[in-house]
Amino acid sequence: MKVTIKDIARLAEVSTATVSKVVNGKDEKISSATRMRVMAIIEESGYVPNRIASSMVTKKTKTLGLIIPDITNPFFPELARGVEDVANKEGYTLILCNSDNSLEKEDAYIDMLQEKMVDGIIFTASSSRTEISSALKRVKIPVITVDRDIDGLRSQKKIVVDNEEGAYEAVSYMVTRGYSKIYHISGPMTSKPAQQRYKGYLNALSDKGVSPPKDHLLSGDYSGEWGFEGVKRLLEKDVDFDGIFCGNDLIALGAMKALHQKGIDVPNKVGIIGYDDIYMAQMVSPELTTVKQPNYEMGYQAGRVLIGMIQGAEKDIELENLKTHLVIRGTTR
Amino acid sequence: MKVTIKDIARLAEVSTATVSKVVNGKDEKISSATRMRVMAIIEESGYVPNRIASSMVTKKTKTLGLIIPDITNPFFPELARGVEDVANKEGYTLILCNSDNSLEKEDAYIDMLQEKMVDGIIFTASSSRTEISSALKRVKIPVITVDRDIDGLRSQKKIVVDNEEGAYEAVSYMVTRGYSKIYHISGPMTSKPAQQRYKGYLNALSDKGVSPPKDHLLSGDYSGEWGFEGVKRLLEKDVDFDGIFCGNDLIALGAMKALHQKGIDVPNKVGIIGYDDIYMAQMVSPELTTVKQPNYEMGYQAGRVLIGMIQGAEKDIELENLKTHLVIRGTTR
DNA sequence: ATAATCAAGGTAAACGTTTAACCTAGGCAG
DNA sequence: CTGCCTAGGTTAAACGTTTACCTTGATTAT
Repeated sequence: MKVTIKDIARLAEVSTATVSKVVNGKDEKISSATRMRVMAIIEESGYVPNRIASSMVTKKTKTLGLIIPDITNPFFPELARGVEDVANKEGYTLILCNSDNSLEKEDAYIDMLQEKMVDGIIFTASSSRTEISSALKRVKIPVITVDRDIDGLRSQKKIVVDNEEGAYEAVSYMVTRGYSKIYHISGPMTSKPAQQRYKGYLNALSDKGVSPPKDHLLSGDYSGEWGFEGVKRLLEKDVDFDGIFCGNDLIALGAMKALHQKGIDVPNKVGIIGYDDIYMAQMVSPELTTVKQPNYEMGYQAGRVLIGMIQGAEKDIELENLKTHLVIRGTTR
Repeated sequence: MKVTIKDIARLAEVSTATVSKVVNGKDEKISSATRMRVMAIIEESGYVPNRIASSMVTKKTKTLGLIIPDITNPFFPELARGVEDVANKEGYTLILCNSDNSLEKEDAYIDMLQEKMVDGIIFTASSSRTEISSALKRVKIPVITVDRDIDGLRSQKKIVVDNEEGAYEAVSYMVTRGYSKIYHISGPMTSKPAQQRYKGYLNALSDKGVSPPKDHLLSGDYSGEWGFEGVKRLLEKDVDFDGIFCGNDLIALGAMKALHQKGIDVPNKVGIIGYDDIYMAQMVSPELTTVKQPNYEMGYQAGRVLIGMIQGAEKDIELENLKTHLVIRGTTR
């Protein structure tokens, strides 16, 4: 049998109100004798407060929802970790949801999270989401979008980094290092970050006075397999190239593998730059030059701001501006 | 203002009981006219049932807890994904907890999950946990331990794979391929899997009639950095070796990197075998030969069995036996 | 001596559901 | 006409807390 606050109250010969106050530290008006007695009884009875019942009355669950496409994609564990860390620090708990880039799953999760009364949601929209759904419209709790924002969602804040700038910096650097026939193997062009990175790529090239090669854009998904495949296509068509700017690190790693298999020297024959700076970027050889996205930081900030919205209401917590930066390693000469 | 079941009842001119039955599909005794009317009103009012309130009375939250050391370690995202997939399929939701291999955090999470009334917990104990804590003793809900079991925890079931066998197979294979001076760069020896893998390593060697080199065991943590460092130590001491059996893939990848930097040919000069078969194992070149742990499957099964315990109670769902198997790729000749 | 204040704690409503038990009107068999 | 059954509901208690508002006896100020 579960022991409840009533049992404690009975055993300690006080009211449930008193026990509640002791448990929650609102014990200014409780004599220390009483407090000690209550605490002792709680201890020996193994009482565990039922937060569900508290939530009923306080209308706070101290729970956050995190919706991401797939925790298995190396971009997300760090993000998730960042969120979980603030959450935990602030006494919140995190519900993890993998949407698989499916709009239906996303919507189902959004409804589910609301039913479970989470206090707020952190949301990385699937790359296929172009507009706001009815589930999204039903949302009455704070939402933070991370990495990819959604047009027309009110009561949202966004955490984004400047994708265009990151790409610009990377591609500019490649050019200054003497690469000139630079292709872009990107993620799905339906996603905003992919569009922005592409734009940065184009601008860098044009500012440096080099024209992008014909058919320079190969668009696929954010996977290692796609990077491998992309390079294979280039090779099969006998394209003359000396640089690849990749949509993310996974793509870059796949590309490196394809190049390595053909015995093509990276970075001397072909330079590669990735995007994200996942853990594995340093574990390969040569180490991957990449645009560092502050993933952990993004998660952490998202969590911090969200909790701020939940609690402080009006204070309008400012988000520190998150910067991307180029990490120069071994895949560029 | 939130719309509640009472509002719906009032608008539809029925009792809350009726609405409840419609919402939960227990509507055998509801005329279809009434049902339609209720459903229409639910639809247009945007009513979202409050699962917290339901949980109060049903005493089920349809929520599972997952405690792992660190989602950032590539071993865990797949595991987590497996759990989340069954959970979702069965209408459960998943709370993610990162323990950082800290016993205190583990205990705190266990208490927290119980307070939030999760229906069950999936638990990968930190490598430093040697015995059952008082928090663990307080647990009254089903627990499944994954990968690392805990002695003396009742009401637990375990999902483990045979680490000894996996290691045995890997090392045997190395010997048959002509490697004979095989070192073992392992994870922390306090963890059971590390001990078991070491045992498998030793047995394989002895069964094949080759004696393990002096100081063959380098024990550290499960990180790429440690693999890198381990090989560096070997190299600095001028040890004569031609094979490394690594405690996991991260270690193996770190080791490969160190070898590559010194220009040592893998697999011809030195063979490497990892453990886990993380996604990255195929993304490096040469691709990593490794012992595949069915991570996703482990998570999936853990979830399945846990949900079975929660629901079916006595049926005693049998866990399919999970096998490890050697994936031969490019880091062995 | 009286009023005002204070410390310490009690009372009871409320949170939004579910569900066992009960009710009612109409139909039908005997 | 009586009794019983059934379809289609309704009633109200219960789940375990929190919290605004009381109460009480003692102390202090005037």
